[in-house]
Parts: sequence; structure tokens; C-alpha cells
Amino acid sequence: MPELPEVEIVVRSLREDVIGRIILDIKNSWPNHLASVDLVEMRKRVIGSEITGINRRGKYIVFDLDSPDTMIIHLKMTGQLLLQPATSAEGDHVHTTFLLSGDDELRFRDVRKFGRVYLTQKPVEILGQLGPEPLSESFTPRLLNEMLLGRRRVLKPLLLDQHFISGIGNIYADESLFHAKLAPNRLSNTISEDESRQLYSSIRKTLQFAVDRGGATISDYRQPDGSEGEMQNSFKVYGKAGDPCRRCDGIIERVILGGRSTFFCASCQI
DNA sequence: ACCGGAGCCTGTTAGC
DNA sequence: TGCTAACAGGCTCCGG
Repeated sequence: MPELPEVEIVVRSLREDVIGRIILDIKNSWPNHLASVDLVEMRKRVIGSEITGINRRGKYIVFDLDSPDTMIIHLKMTGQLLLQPATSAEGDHVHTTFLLSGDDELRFRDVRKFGRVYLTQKPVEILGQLGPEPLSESFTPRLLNEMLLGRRRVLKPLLLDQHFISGIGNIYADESLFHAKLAPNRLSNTISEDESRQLYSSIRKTLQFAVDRGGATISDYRQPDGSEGEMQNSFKVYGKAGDPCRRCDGIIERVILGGRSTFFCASCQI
């Protein structure tokens, strides 16, 4: 579900409301949610710790604690992190809960249960393989051009590869390729320098535009206060099969690439 | 190195 | 209306 913009919104919201709080208790009703240590170990190492920082790396949410441990959460397809009064009704599909000082609970709701909570003293072992952050200063047109030429892979699946660039998912890959006027089945080593520059700027603009709109709510995504994003109203191709292209007289098509639904206009994406 | 498929899970929707 | 199959924002593992 959530891609970089959605995770970024969650992180900003939690950073505002959760930093400085103490984790007082942890509950879990779906053991597979806890990826690196079980509940007993997790409680032993985390209860009593203060949350000192919250950051995003790719689609991972990284909680700094005032202990040697770092807690890392991945929402995968349907995960939500909700900050709610501890006295409020928990609702369905909440599998892991953190009771925080201030009488609020941070609730990890996750319908499909793909999400994961990691606890580690070596976060680099989880985050170290990720590709560059597309919105960071160090991600430059020149770097992207070199990265594309260094591979011979189909463009769309390559954009989804978190080792290549981190944070892009199925929606924003398609939207970025549309804005760059590039066909999703192009091979990366055939992208010209000019096309590469177009792709660079499309990725940056698309992601930043989505962040500015609070992310996209399709079914599950919510901000931690429960509110929805607006970006779903601005999609140009994602989920638009059969619709007229917004840029030319073509029709948006749906194909499968790398096992994922891919929406594009075959007339103007070349 | 890269690709395709299966697997992890449940809920919703499209099609018959 | 009711059942079944397909599909969903992610990612990892495996075999070829």
C-alpha cells in the first residue's frame, strides 16, 4: 500500500506527536508481525524506552530509542499506524499495540498481515541494501543516468526495485513514467541522457506533489490521525485503464510487467 | 544478472 | 442473488 509519500506523511505526523514519549507496554496478537525478536524479548528490550527520533528510509519507518535498539516498521500493503487514545475502541485488524506515556496507543493495524516490526542494534543490516532516496540532495540527474546505463533491465520493474531506488512503488512508478513520456517496457540501458533527465524530474515532482497532498488513500492508507490523503484524485494513469489519455488522443492501457499491473499510454509514452 | 512464479494474508470486486 | 476467480499500494525466495 503505502509508498514513499504515504510513509513520509506518517513519519512527519508521528514525529510531531510521539517523540519524547515512553513506551510503557507492548501487545501483540499476530506473532509474525514481530520479525526479529518475539514479544517476550521485545518487551524486555523496549518497555521503558523513550522514542527520541522518527525517520523514514525508503518505505521503512525508523524509531530511534534511548537504548542500543532501533525499532523499524514496514507497513507493506495494508499497514496503518494509528495514534489513538488508549481508552478508545481498538477496532478490527490491530495486531501490535504500543502503549505510550500520555495515555495514547500507537496501533499497528494491518488487514493482510504483511507488515513487520523489526528490533535491531544494527539497523544497517535491514536498511543498508536500499538504493538512494529519490528526494535527497545526493540523488542527481547524473547519478540516475549512470545507474540506468549500468543495468540492462526493463524500466518499470527496475523502478520498483528498492535496491535501485528506494521508496517508489507501483503507483508512483507508473505516474512517473507517464510524466516522463517513457514506455514502461523500455530497457534501462537504452534511455538517452535527455530521457534520463526527464525521468529524474518526473520522479521528483511526482513524489513531492504526492507528499504535498498528504499521500493517496485508495482503501487502507490513513494518516495516523485517521484522515485521508488527496493524491488519489490526481492520478493520470494508475487505475485508469480504458480512459482517454490526459495528454494525447490515446487510451490508457493495462498490462502486466514484473508481475504487477502497469498503466500507461502507448501513444505518447515511447 | 535477470525474470517469472509462488508465497505471505484478507477483503473487495468483477464476472458468470 | 450467489458463488468463484481475480485482484490489491510490497517484498523475498527459488529455480531456470
